[in-house]
Amino acid sequence: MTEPKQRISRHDRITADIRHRIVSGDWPPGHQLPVETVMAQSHGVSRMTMNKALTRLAREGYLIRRKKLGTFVAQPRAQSASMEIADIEAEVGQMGQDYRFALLLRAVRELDAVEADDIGSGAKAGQVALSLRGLHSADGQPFCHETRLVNPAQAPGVLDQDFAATPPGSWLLRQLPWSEASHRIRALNADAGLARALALNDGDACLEIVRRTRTAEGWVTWARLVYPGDSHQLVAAFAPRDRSDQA
Amino acid sequence: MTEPKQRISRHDRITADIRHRIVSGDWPPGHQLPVETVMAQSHGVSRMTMNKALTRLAREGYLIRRKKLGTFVAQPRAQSASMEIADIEAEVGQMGQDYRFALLLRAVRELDAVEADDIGSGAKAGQVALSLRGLHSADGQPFCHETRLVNPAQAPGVLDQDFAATPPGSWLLRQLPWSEASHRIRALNADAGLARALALNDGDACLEIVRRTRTAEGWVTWARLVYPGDSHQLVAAFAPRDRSDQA
DNA sequence: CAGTGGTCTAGACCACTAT
DNA sequence: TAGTGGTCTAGACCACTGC
Repeated sequence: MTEPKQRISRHDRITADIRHRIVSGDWPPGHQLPVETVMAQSHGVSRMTMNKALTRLAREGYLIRRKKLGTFVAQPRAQSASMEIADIEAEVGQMGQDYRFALLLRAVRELDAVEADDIGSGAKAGQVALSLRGLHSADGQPFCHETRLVNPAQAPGVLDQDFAATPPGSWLLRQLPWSEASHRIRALNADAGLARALALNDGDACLEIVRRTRTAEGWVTWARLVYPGDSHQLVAAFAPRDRSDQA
Repeated sequence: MTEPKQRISRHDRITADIRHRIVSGDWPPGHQLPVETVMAQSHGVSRMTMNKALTRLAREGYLIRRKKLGTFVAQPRAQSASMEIADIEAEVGQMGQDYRFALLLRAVRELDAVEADDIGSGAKAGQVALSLRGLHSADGQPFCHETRLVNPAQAPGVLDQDFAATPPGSWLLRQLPWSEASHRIRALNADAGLARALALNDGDACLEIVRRTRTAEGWVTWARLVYPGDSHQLVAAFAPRDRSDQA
């Protein structure tokens, strides 16, 4: 193929160059880089352009920059991974399977103390919440059992929403402004109820994900998602620390 | 306290301002921002400084910038999380518990086809590898059962290393240059061997993490870590897409 | 004190793309 | 074609920090 155009910027090129030298082991941890001005000259760019590359690599964790001392290759950190915990509907669709959601329970009730404590982020016992329970299925097979609590104060319109077929997770994802979430992942043995819901045998291993979503104003939703352990797995890749590579 | 100095840069200040307007819902998804030049003026900075803030927010995922169209608040994406899968020794130490590692098996042997296939990254059947098996314990209780394969070609000195008490994960983390890893997480029922190793009952749910580590040169190590499901959990926070907030 | 990174500017040209 | 973001520069001053 004929080389089209050089559509990558100089600082991108330089960033990739340096990153490659680091991950290839050419520049081991602790290696000191030349000063900015020198590197700028040797790459034939202005100092600002070189600074852009170096600043970015420092932000990504590859470099440590200290005034007066210089720029060094960082020590590899503990294993870090980023994980996309996708919307379940999208997840099933991605596998090319037929997705369905069935609502098992819907109630508007007050939180008890245990729930409020687990939710955190300002949730209080006695606070009114929407309580949902439902089953996600893929090609007719149970795929995920969901237990969810939603804070109506943070999700306007949620009480009017019919979740008979629309999974609340998908709806909330569309409605919510930017929010924060934390996840807790563990394994558990299916109890009788769970086994029945997921068409498993008593005691079969399941993967449980508890997700707490909040905004600056308080808690939005608490969700417990339980997957059959043998049919589901999370995949995490090594930290792509920002989204620049996906351009 | 007396306001010391304004030690935060203008672009940091502007970045935080805009990010706050987004996460607070003040600027909802889809909201269009003024053009760069106007925002620069209204914030009293040069266009480059404003550009630095906007570019960063775009890289972090908060903004979508399209030529000719303008800059918009992004739609919240699928739940994304970053997870620190720490070194087990550090993990146990962090809980204030006493850590110990016991080597159960050590062998230098050839990979079979199934193993090579699972490892990927250029691993081939018949290739010589170091095979290890060991048990991590916290305060005398089994904490994690580890099965590991190491590529001696990628880990110089690994064959001379005595792993009787030093966990191979910790050693490798110190020895390796920058590397990539992928993780697979699932739940499984303990079989007889696993139950014995972890002091569990047959069928108890366990959390399995399979980690493949590689460099540009090829595979480095393959590790299967199995935790008792009720005693261990992974915690993931909402994606801090880069390290800028940790400054 | 001196060396290094951190920041900022004013102006310029380019690339992309909706119209 | 016109408007927008993307990039780049040369030079400048500042802040921090080890000597």
